[in-house]
Amino acid sequence: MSAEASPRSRSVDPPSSARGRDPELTKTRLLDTAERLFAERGFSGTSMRAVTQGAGVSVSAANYHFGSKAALLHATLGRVIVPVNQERFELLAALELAAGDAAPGLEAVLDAFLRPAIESRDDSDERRRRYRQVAARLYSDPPEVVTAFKQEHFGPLLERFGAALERALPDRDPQQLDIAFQFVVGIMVHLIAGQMDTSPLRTDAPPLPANEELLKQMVRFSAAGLRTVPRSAS
Amino acid sequence: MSAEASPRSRSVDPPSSARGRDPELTKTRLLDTAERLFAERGFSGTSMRAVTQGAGVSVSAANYHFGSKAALLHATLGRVIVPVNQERFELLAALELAAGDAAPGLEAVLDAFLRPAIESRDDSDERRRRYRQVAARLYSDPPEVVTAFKQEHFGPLLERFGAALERALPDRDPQQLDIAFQFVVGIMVHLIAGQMDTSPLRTDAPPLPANEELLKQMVRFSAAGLRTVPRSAS
DNA sequence: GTCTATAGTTGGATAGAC
DNA sequence: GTCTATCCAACTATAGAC
Repeated sequence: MSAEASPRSRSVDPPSSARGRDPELTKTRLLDTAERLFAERGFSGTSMRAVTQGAGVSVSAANYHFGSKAALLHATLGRVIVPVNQERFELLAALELAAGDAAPGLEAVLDAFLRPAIESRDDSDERRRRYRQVAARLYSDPPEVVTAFKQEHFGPLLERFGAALERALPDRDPQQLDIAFQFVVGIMVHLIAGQMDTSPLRTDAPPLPANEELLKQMVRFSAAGLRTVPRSAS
Repeated sequence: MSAEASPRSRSVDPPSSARGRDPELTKTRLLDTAERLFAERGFSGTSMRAVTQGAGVSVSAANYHFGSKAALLHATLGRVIVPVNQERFELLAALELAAGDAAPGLEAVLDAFLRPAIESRDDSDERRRRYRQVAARLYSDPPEVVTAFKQEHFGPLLERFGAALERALPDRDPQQLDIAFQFVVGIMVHLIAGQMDTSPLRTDAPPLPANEELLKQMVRFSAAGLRTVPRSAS
C-alpha cells in the first residue's frame, strides 16, 4: 500500500479551503461577498455560485449556515442597514433630548435623517460605503424578500421622522408635508444610487463634492422645499 | 357538442395559438408582456419563457423577431421611454419659442421636465402609466443593457434641461445648480418608483393626490430648493 | 412566421463522506 | 463545519419541420 495515506500531507494552508472549522469566518466571508455582489447586480442577478465562489467556500456551506439564498440576502441586508437606521434613531433622540420641551429645528431633523446615509468618514469607515450601495438596491430591487425587508425596517423609521418633521413645522398641512417628505427620501435615494457605480447619468456630470458639503446642500434644498408646504386649511 | 370544430369560432383573439401569420401582432404582444414583466420583476428576474408564455407565442418566435433577450428589452425600453422624452424636448422648445429673447422661467422649465413623466391623463392614456413602471426600473436595474440605454437616452435630456435651468437662474453657481438638479431627478424617480407597486414604504402613507396637484407640489418644492443655490463666487 | 424539439448552461438545493 | 458529487428544474438560444 502506498505511504500517502497520511492526512498530514494537507498541513499547508490552501487558498480555497483554508477556513477549516471557523464558522464565524465563513459566515463573514459569505456576507462580505454577498453584500458586494448583491449591490452590484441585484438579487436576481446574483447567484449562490457567484457568492460562494467569491467567498472561497462551497455552496453547501452557505446553505448550511443560512438555509437559502433569500435567507442569505436577508442577513446581508440586516448587517448593513440596521446599524445605519439605528444611528438615525439615536441622532433624532439626542436632538429631542437637547431641545427639551421645544421641538428640534427643521434643519437639525433633516441632518439626522440624511447624515448617517451620506457620511462615510472619508473611507475610514467602510461600513458606510457599503451602506450606500446596498441601500440603493434595497429601494429598487423587486424580489419579495427585498421589498419585505424594506417595509419592515424603513416603515418605522419614516413614521418617526415624519412625525418629527410635523413637529418642526407644526402649522403646515400634514398630508402635504408627508408628500414633501417623500421628495426628501427621493433625493437621498437617488444620491446614494448615483454614487453606486461609475456610470453617472450625465456624461458631463461634475464630481460630487465631499460629504459634508453635499450634506449641507441636501439639507438646504430640502428645508426650503418643505417650507413651501402651505398652512393647514383647518 | 364540441364548439372547437370550426376555426371560425375563434373570431376573437385566441389565447395561445391564433396569431397565425401576423408578425406585427406577435411583436406587439411580446413587447406588451415584456414591458409588464420587466417593470414588475426587473431584467434578471424576467425570463424569456415568462415573456413568451404570457404573450402566447413560442420562445423561438421571440428570438426570431428580436434576436435575444437583451434586444427584446432594448426594444421594450425604447417604445416606452422615447416618446415621453420626446415630449419633454418639445415642451421645452415651445417654452423657449414663446419666451423669445428672454429665458423661460424656473417653474415652467421644471413643469416641462416633470409633467410628461407624472401625468397620465387619468388612465385614458395607458402609455404614460407604463412609462412610470418601466422608467423606475430603468433608473435602478444593474444589467449593462439597461444602464447603456439610460445613458444613451437620458444623458442628452439632462444636459438640455440642465442648461435651461442655468438660464433660468443665471447668477447661480453652475456646479451647485447641477447638483441641485440631480436632487430634482431624485424626486421624480422616487415618485415614479413609489407608485409602481402597491407596497408603499410607509404603512400609513396617505394616497397620493391627483396628478395635477402632485405635479404642482413637486414643482413648488423643487423651485424653492433650486433657488437656495448661492450665487457664483466669480 | 411560427412551431416542436433539443442542445448546452447554469440555477438552487441536498445527500453523504470526512 | 465543510467538502464533493449530484439531482433536477429552468435558463437562453438554435436547428429544422411546416
